[in-house]
Amino acid sequence: MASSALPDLDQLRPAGTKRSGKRDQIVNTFLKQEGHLSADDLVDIIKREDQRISRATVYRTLQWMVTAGIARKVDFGEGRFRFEHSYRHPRHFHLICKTCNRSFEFLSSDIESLVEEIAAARGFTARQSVVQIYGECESCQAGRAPQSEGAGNSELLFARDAMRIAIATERSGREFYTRAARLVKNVRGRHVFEKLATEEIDHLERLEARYKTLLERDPELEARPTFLFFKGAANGLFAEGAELLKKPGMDEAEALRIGIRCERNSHRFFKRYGEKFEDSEGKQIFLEFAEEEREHLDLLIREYRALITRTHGRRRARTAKRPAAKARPRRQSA
Amino acid sequence: MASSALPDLDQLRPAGTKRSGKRDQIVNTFLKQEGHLSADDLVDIIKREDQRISRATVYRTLQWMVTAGIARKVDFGEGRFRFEHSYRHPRHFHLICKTCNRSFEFLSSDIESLVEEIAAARGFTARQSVVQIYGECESCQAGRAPQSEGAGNSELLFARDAMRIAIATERSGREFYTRAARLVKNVRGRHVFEKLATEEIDHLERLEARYKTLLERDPELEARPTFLFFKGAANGLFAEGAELLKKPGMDEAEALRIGIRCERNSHRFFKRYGEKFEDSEGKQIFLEFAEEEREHLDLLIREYRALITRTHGRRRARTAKRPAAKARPRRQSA
DNA sequence: CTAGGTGCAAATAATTTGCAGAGGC
DNA sequence: GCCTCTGCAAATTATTTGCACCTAG
Repeated sequence: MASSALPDLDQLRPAGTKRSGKRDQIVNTFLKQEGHLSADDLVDIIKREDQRISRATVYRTLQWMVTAGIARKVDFGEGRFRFEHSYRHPRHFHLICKTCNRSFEFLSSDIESLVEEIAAARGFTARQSVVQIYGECESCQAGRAPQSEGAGNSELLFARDAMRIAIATERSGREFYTRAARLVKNVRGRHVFEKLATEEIDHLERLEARYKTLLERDPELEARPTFLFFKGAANGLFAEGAELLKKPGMDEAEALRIGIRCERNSHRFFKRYGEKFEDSEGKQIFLEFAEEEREHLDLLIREYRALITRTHGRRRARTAKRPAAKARPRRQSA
Repeated sequence: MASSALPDLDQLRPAGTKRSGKRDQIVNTFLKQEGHLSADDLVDIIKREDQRISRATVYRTLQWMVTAGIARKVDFGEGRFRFEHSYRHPRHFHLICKTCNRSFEFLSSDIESLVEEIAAARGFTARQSVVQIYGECESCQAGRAPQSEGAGNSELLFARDAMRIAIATERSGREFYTRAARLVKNVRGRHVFEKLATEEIDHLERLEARYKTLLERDPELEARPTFLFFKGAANGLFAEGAELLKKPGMDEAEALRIGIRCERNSHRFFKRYGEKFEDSEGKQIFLEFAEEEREHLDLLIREYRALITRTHGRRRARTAKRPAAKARPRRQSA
């Protein structure tokens, strides 16, 4: 399993802290490990390499790594802490097997949004959230020996899943705009949709190329289990919109409204996950796309406004069949 | 704030364990407290009552309570455990304020289902899950003094919210069946829907009566913040179905299919939350309703089958416009 | 030369345990 | 009388700290 490239310690080193061979050694040894080590695990490993490094130093270095952003302290309720890489490792949640004591990582965009909503509903400012599922893993249930894979390299898995969702989204975006262009009669509107379709196709190509290079980094990458769960996006964020376009009685205004909703979601997706990437190339692609999707969004909104003024003077387009595009996720009130 | 009635210790006492005044005292004192106590908090409180009870006994009793099912050990990542009532307290998640160190409880059916899906997708048998949102609570942000309410009595809040969702569900069920009855031309079909409408109305009355008695137990109950978050059910589990009935071209078969889907969800809702109630009365009502919804479900399925045989011999009804009623939540595959 | 960094041993903090005596059934 | 409960003190476990010494910048 390809392990992440080592970070440049000089760059990460917090201000006012000095280089030290011992510390470097501890950090590098830590980064070479996989999974979630307890302080003691690390001490054992270090002691094997160099008898003369003391327990206290390992503890101090672990603390240093946390403040340097190289490691994260995680608590699996064992009465002691464990540490995981955070360099090139997005924040994630855990499945914890009580039988073999291994832990598996995942991310769920759906859970994250629910958490945000709940915090907001309670007037709470969430700074961090922990989701842990305790139980028994697949291989323990089958009585099999724990497969090598403990925590794996979630940087790659994250990139893979984010990329897949992005590809599905661009694919459905292409579908949506192509269909919308076919639907719209007036020239101006058609051109707008055609232009957007072209851009989505361009995005798509870049994403697919990038996905391919990703696969080269791990031959089994495609086969590994899902890391990033994101229900809505399995078929792409525009899938629902493209479906809606098939409805009878669809007109340009409605298509624009749907497009606006989809672009808004898509922009959010690229932005949110772009920020999670610690890989600079993936991050850059995502954030770039986020920006472009925002431009699409602005374009659609401008077009929508223009359309309304054009066809109905200052009045609302048709009888608003669906809530205006601004609709945000409803909060429970019952 | 009304504190739960004390449990009957004799009943809960694990086999082969003896009565002891000290233990009873510790248990009772623990149950009189609110919120999440650390072992040390409890020792302090106990010591104030009786100097001669030792720390070890408190620890031992705490352990005893956990195995007896009276208390739950929770870990807020402070490097020590806290304990909360579990008697008449459904399992829940936590919002934890890092400023005032208070914690607030909530439950999210939506998160629970996502967690189940994710565990299933990874072949993991989930036994328990922990969701903790760390951040700053409303009053700390406002710089106000922490309001009295720390953890509150979530038994009542849970009952209130479950009851509200159930009421909304029955209300939307009444709407759905009334509308369906109006829609269907043939006598047999109409009678089925009318019968179901009547039963939902009956449920509704019982739930509303029960809700009223609940409110008497705490004058401010209605004003307290949401405890149980459950997006889909804000308007009742049949709301979407009732809406669908308005669509043109709706026929009996389609109405039955929608009804089947809604009843299935409703059955699940009553069953799942019925099981979470530790209050025997609420539990009974919910489980009873779960059973009745299951009967409705069976009735609808029988009717659907009969309808198909009646109209098309052994062939499928119409061109299946939506996935057959059996559709379960889709799992991400992208 | 001076602010970190390091080792060692001692301190802390939460929790558990061994053991002898007390008490419920 | 037996088996559990209890107190006390000592042990354990994870982690931190004080202090004297060492080393990079």
